Amino acid sequence: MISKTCGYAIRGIVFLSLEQNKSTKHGILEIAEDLQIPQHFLGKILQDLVRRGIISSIKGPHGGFFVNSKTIDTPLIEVVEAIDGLGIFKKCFLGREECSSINPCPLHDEFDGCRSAIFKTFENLKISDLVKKIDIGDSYLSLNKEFATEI
Amino acid sequence: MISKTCGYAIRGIVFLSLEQNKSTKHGILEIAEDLQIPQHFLGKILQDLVRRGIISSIKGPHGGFFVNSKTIDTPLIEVVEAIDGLGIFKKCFLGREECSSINPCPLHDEFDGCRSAIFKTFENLKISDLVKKIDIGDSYLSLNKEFATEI
DNA sequence: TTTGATAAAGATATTAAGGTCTTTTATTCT
DNA sequence: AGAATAAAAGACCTTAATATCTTTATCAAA
Repeated sequence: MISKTCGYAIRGIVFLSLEQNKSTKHGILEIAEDLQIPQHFLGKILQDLVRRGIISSIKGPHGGFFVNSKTIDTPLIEVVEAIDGLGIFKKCFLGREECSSINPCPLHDEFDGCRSAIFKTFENLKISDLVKKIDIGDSYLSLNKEFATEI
Repeated sequence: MISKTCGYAIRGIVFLSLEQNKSTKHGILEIAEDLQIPQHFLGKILQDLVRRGIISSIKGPHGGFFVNSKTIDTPLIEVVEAIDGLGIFKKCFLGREECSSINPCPLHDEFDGCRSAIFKTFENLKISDLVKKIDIGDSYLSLNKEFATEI
């Protein structure tokens, strides 16, 4: 549904917003290692988010990425829009150029409800909602394969 | 969700299964032109489907692709499995290696229900169901951009 | 005011999806 | 048998997503 890149973006923002992280700056190396995401790739993604004002950054010694007043209230749809664009919610399931209720493919009606449910969820969920799930401890951000298969 | 390739596959099968098409063989050129799909690319896809027994083909003069006894009863999930594999229903929304209810990402619970609904729909829908929608006239397979924007 | 740290930016590489072109194989018709 | 036709197969091309590497700009501290 959403791209891998967009997932990385959300995880990056949530990492910075966690209770134990939100009062400090974090270098890209630290974030990337913790989340197991390629460093420079994540760097570019976070740069995009800084440009959008979703997070902030400072260069130089003791610089890094950090949350701002807007960060935790950012709805996920805003991140999705920034990275993937909203077009992903309009693509035809069968790969036709156009697909809508007035020009539907045979799968349009079947899945359109589901798709708008996903869209609404992205509209309603904020970064803070994901942070809660992690702080409470019933969800994970950064587990890698080794750890995951141990469970 | 499913790949463009997989959408092409479904559209190809449905085309062959339409009331007016199901009693004849159809060359790849005819199918591709009607559906506005690149000819040789669709050719390869249909070859896959023939190997799986979902449709049939004959070479040579008056040859072409055509439905067999199995075609119209094929559940869509079988096509999805053939082209994309079932892995697409297990990928983590945030791009982590592993994601499941015992090892969930912060979005897992939010979207898992939706995802299994999609899976079940693909299990329950058969080619014949899509054919009906088209034969009845409330759905389209092959509209191209020109026509679509006219509406 | 130089040095070191760090994000930003740019260039390049890799991979996978999607798409094209050419050759081969099977079949039919003359 | 030979020619024509059409799918099958294989090689290759293009584009977009993902990833890496290098250089530049900015800042802080010594």
